[in-house]
Amino acid sequence: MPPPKVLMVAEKPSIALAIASVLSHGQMFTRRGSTEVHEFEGMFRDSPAHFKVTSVIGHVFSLDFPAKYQDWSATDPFDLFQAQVVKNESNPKAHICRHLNQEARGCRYLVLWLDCDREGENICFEVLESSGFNIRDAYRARFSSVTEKDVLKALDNLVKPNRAESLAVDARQEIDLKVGVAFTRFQTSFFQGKYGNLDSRVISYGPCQTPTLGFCVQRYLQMNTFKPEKFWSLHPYIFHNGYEIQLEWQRGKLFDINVAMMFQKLVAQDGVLKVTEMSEKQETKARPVGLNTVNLLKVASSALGFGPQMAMQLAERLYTQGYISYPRTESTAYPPSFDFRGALSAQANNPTWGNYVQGLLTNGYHKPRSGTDVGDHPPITPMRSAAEDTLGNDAWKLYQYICQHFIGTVCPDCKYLRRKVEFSIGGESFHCTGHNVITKGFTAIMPWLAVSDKNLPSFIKGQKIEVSKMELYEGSTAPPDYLTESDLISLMENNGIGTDASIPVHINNICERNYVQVQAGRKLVPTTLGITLVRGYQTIDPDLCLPDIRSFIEQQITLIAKGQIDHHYVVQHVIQQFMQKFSYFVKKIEDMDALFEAQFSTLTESGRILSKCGKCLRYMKYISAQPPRLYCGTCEEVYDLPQKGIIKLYKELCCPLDNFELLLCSMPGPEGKSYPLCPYCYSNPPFEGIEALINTAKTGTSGKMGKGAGMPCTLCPHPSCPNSLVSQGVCACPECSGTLVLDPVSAPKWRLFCNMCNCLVFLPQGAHRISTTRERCSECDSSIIEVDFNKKTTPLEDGSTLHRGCILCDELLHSLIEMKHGRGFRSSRGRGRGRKVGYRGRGRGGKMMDPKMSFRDF
DNA sequence: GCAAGGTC
Repeated sequence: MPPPKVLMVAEKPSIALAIASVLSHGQMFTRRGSTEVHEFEGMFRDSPAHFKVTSVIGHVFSLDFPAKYQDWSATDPFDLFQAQVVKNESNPKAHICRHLNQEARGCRYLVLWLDCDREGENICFEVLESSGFNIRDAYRARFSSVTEKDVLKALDNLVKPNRAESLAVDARQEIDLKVGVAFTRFQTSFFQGKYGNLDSRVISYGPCQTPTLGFCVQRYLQMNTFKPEKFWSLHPYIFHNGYEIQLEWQRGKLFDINVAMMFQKLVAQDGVLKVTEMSEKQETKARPVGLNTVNLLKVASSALGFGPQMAMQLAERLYTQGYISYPRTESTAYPPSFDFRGALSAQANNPTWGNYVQGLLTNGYHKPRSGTDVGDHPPITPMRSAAEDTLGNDAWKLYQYICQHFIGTVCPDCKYLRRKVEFSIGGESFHCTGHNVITKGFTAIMPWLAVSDKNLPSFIKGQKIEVSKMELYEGSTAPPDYLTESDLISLMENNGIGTDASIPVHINNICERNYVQVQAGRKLVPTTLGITLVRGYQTIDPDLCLPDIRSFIEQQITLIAKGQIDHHYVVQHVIQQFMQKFSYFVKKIEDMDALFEAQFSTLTESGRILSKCGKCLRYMKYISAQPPRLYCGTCEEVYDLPQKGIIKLYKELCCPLDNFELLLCSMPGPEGKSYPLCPYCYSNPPFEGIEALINTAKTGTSGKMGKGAGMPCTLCPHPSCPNSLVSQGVCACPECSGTLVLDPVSAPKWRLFCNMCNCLVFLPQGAHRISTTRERCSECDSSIIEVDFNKKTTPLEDGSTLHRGCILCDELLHSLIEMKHGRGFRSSRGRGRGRKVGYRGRGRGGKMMDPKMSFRDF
């Protein structure tokens, strides 16, 4: 009988590889799949076994609402709280689910090597579900590093997956989804399009991102309401043994000038300082503990100028290239088995700190400070040596810091002598201090943390010294500055907002949504939108933007993780509370709106005059802020426009159906297409069934029209309007089910573009005029086009300029056209997708043909 | 178009 098969699943491919390498002593067979599978023979629970080690790539599933809740306009956000939720595959293209199911076939046991935290426990159950394993045959390996010792120990001490912890994550997902989506949809819909200068594509809410924004706005409000106060302080100066020294007053600063002047008088009456006390104390500046993600992000932002998102991208790349250890970790304690000698040796040839490292290797390095072990991954350390030119400037800076920090952790502490001399005059005490470094320790490697020497002349106790100058210093208290990114990361960490991996995402979110801007010195300056939102929450329900909202959720799901309360009960309880908050927020939204009204301009006062309304025949205003729209002040109607592209008036032409003036939308760039549209038809398509077509064009799915999708003239089936698809369409698109239409403003670089995809076809360049005709090709039913060539460059033999023909069947025209795609050129040849393409698009039954054949010569 | 959490 063959030995039983054991399937092992890790959280990411690199861990699968590491575990397999340890267990197989490097003797494994690796094959590719959705993720790599490593196979080898070994021992499992004292019997021979065949191992297969593979991995997922993070979470297998993510939570969402079923399809019927996806349409914003057809769903009341309040209903989302009680809606069902479904688990979809996180990354359907990776086919992780199928992969696990296939690999599980014929396996007797499952061993789960996922990170040892709640999320890891949750992924265990995702793997169980995907693979179809019975939990009876599944085991959990608990490990905190992938060293041989740890891996073998974990395999000898297998436990069962922890369902309670996994359920806590399920609960968190459901609560975050429902709360976030309900509030986001409600406030987006409420404010969208209401104000002219408000960028309101999405006005999001989330239990992590909103408190994050709250921190930035809170600081802004503190700055704004700050009242400076004057203060006074006595600054005596002395000349002693060639040093000029300013002494510090024991009382620091006083906020009453009369009191300060009284002391000044007392001191002046005495006139002579007496040395009362001299002391020396050895101080220690401790070496750093191991580097975790949050601290790396803080240094990257404050010292290197990299935002968290950027820093993580750089770190990720250094990690995948093998230069540093895994960059997402909370722990600052090194595992007991950590190979310091090995890691240090890799740095021994570095031109900057190599000599110092060699010293540590020969004279002995220090045991690092203990730090904290959260049981996830070891601190971030360099894994191998690197050179600046192979890494590139930014990655090198980050790598350099990681090396310096690592070396710093095994260096001696910095020690210095602190000298203090105390004086008395007129009954008041003053002092001065000096520093003398004894041992540089880790500051030799991290020079920016060095203690600078400050020498003091020698004094004798009881000595009397003249005051050379007595200054009554007048100062003023200063407001705090904007939060730096580094401050924000600390606040998030201390308040339990986000995780090492998600903190950069939240910060990025509030920047991208235009709630804050990163300014010089990586300071976070809230925008009017960000400030108004937070002030709105503060007036309606301050909880909504306080970090407690996250701690409340965390605390509730911890009850599930501990197995104390049923998970459905907790979810229902928390959801009930948020439903109440939501109802109250909806009821009071006018209070927030009042703040918006004060900050943003109404539609009437914003925008510029653009085109005529077909109903009242007056001019409408074009509002360019997202989402772009037209506003008719007379009819008080808003007409949505395409989200992207530059909008202009189109030759003062009018739509024959509704009399609205036509607009031209041009996409940027040399290959950007231009198309006309009627502002009324765009949002209110006049022909039945057109929505499905529009949605196919915009999103590739059918259904109701979503935001940002509309009917331009290039999709309009109007039979006689000169701008409609029927008039401007030339032939079927060879790439999709769309139609190639003439770009009416492309002269002299005449071209056709597809009304559905980004397919582009260049027509004879430099022609005077190219237009469609009502005639059709007898061969392929395409529109015959008329070309008026330039006199000088006409290809026609008799020097004439006018030519009519089909771009596919007319030899001359066909030889003059060239096919290109909007994004990246792909040859249409040999793609073998087996599409069935016929003539469609012009609304008339034509002879079926395969345009792919006609385009074969491109 | 929406959350937060994994990982790439």
